[in-house]
Amino acid sequence: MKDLLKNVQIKLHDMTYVKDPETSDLGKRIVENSIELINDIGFEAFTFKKLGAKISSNESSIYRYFENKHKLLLYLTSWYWAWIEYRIVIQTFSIADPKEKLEKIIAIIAAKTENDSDFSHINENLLNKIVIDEYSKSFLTKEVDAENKEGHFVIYKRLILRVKEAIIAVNAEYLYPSSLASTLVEGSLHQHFLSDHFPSLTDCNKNTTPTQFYTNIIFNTLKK
Amino acid sequence: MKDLLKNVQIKLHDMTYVKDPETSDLGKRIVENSIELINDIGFEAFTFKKLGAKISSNESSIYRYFENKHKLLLYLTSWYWAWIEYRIVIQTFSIADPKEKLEKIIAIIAAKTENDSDFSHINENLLNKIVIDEYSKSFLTKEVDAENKEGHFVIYKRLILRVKEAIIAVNAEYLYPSSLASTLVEGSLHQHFLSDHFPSLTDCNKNTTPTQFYTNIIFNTLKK
Amino acid sequence: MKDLLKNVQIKLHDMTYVKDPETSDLGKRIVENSIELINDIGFEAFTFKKLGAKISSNESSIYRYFENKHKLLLYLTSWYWAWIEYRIVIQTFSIADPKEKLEKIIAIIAAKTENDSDFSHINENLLNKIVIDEYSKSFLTKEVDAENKEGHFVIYKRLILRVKEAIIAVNAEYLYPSSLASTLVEGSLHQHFLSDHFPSLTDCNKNTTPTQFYTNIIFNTLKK
Amino acid sequence: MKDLLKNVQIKLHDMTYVKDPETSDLGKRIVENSIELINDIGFEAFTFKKLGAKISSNESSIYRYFENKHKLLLYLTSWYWAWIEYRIVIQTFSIADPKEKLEKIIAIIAAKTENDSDFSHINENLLNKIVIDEYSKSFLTKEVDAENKEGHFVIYKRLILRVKEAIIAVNAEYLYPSSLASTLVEGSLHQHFLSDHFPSLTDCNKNTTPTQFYTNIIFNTLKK
DNA sequence: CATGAATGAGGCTTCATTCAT
DNA sequence: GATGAATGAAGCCTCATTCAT
Repeated sequence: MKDLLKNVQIKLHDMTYVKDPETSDLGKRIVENSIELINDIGFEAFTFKKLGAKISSNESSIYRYFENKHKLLLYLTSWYWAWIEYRIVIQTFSIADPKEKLEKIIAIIAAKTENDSDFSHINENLLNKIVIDEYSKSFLTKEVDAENKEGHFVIYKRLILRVKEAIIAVNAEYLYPSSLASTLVEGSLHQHFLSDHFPSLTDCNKNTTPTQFYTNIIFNTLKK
Repeated sequence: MKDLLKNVQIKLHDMTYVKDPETSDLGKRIVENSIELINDIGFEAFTFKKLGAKISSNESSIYRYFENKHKLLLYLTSWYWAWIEYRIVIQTFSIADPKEKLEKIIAIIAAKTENDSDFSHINENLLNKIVIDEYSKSFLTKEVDAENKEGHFVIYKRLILRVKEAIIAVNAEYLYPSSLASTLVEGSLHQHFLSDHFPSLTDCNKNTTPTQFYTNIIFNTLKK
Repeated sequence: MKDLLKNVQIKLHDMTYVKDPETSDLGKRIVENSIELINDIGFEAFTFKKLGAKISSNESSIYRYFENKHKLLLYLTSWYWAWIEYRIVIQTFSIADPKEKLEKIIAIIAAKTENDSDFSHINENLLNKIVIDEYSKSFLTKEVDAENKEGHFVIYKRLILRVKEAIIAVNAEYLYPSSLASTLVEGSLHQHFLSDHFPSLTDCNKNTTPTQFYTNIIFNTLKK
Repeated sequence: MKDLLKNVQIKLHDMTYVKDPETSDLGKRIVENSIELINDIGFEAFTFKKLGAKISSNESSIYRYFENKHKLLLYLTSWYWAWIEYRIVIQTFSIADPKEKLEKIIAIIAAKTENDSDFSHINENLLNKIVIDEYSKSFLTKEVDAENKEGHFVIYKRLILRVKEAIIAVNAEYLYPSSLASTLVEGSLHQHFLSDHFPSLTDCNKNTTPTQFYTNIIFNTLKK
């Protein structure tokens, strides 16, 4: 399983980092602690100076790894989506039935994340919180088209493409497979956010999960 | 119709501004030009100093109206949602059939905004773009719970509640009316964003609208 | 006694105010509330804007009465010293014995202030605290010589002169009557401050008063 | 003597600076020039921006050394008191007679400061003027108790404790040794200020020194 | 390679004040 | 006479970044 992990990491687009943080101890500490710090104080208040203080290193050292905090966010979120994709691949590999396969995919995407012991220095649970709270900010910028061209969103797009294909496998005549796929991925994050901060705007809570909601919506929609 | 407009404005929560921008010429210029400027340079790069320059006024004058740029964004987006709500109320008032009513609501929420001549100094089209590009940032902050308590999201929440009720009117047994309502509102913005920047992740384009996608999804889901 | 009070107020140097605050209701509210506000937040954080908010009036109205916050402080502290002087005059007028007279003067200057019902809108107790915490700032400025020339310290200087004369009346040969007088006045404030914030630097506390300390020091020094 | 100097500096409480100004050339220039600038324009008008201009450096560089101008004042005045304490220790070390020792201490504290060639980049004479004009402002703030807890006044308090002990050594039965000690230290500064700006309120001038005044007052008071 | 020092630019905010009503 | 609106200047501070070691 360790080997598969390596593959996931390798797929992170080279452009998001200056120097691969996986290649050094400092790099791993940067990644590990940035996840904690962004969770604690939010991405707006997060700075390389504060991260430097947290890892008792100078801010300038972090620039060796990431151009700026936005690229670091891109790295972290790409890691997250790569990890989701990796789990989808592993866990649906042997499922032949398209419906069952899509069900599994929905579950992986919409579920609350639990930690994965495979990746020691990444706290997936915290990372999931970051993705919920901050992912939108990674693309809601004036630079989104340029960054997209540079390939910073390839993993995310590939994931949605994969979901789209699973949708088509269930119902090839459905007219909006891409939109349904992107709705699932982005919408799941949003439902999680709402259940944390605006409970009156969602039905998701302790007893009802986003997985149930999206399973219901998607299979009703795909019903022939 | 002018009178109805006044009501809409009155509903903006007092807490979003220090001084009501509708009560003075400077205030209206601040609102009008902030919409243009945020569109041009994005919310991150937007500052009161730049806005001051644009309206040939000092940034300190803007502080008379809004505490900070975040509160201004809250004001603009609340205005937008109040305007959407107002149009829903007006345009569905006389519709008796629940299905037809929900259809109309979906259309208003998911459609690309066109300018409304009723509100002279607000460019609704540009404002819609801002909401697409920046609305998430208004709540994806560490202060969201405090601001929610202070009532900065009441209009948005009331709108979603209204959609939820329209959903229930169509199918009272449906299990996730709140989640479906919030999915429609937030998801529409997202589909618009995708069609502008990530066309491969959506089916919405010149020929297919978010309205069609959501009408399809929602009525399939609510089918008994 | 009311008449004597009027005299005290009249003696406040015209230069400290633009318009005499005693001549209007707003003026009295300015004085009354500035004492409270300076006590609450300190002179540095005190601004006319905040005072305006406190008395639900516009900051610009306050400028009708006082040029700036420094002049207001000068007014308040001058009022305090005039009030101290007034009490010395009243309470020592009929004392013939120089020693007894000086004792009384020391007691009035060094004692903790209690409220004086004669002056309705001035809280002498709070004003005393302001004098302890802020009086130094009224003269420790680059403008002290100019303001002194303009007469802003006449009352304070006259008070110390009066103390000096009482000292000379006890021992005409004493070499440093002015320094001893100014030591008493300034030093008393300092001992009060120390007992509030640096108890290890003073012997003044619940059981021992600055009055005792200065009575001891002064009469030992004046002993022939 | 150079070695003893080092000890003095070491005693400056770490909390007053972010980075020890003694450890770099820029740090020393900050200290040296801040003394000049505060003297020239006063502490109120003094800003890091102006200091930056004076040393042809950016204000942001100064923030590397001191959190804010208040902490810098605390540093400068602590340095002053540490230097006074150091001189007291050195100059009274070999004095056995308590009276003679106290006399020496009074002289060191009350005398007009002359430059000390031991500390090249500190102009003790100017620093003494700053202490006279600005020291009160370092503790007459709303933050005094918090800063006291953090240890920003330890040197000052230790100095007064030392004076107190010298007083007790002369007369162990005297009731107010702490108050007398703090009166000497604070009062000396005040008498210097008066002789500069309010000559009518002091007897100190070209012919009479604060040293004489305090020697007289203290030994009269301690006489058994 | 990692780090500490230094910096310029600019953000956000408030102040004290004037002007017009 | 009292007030509300508007403003310019400046304060304080932090960010992101480069340079030298």
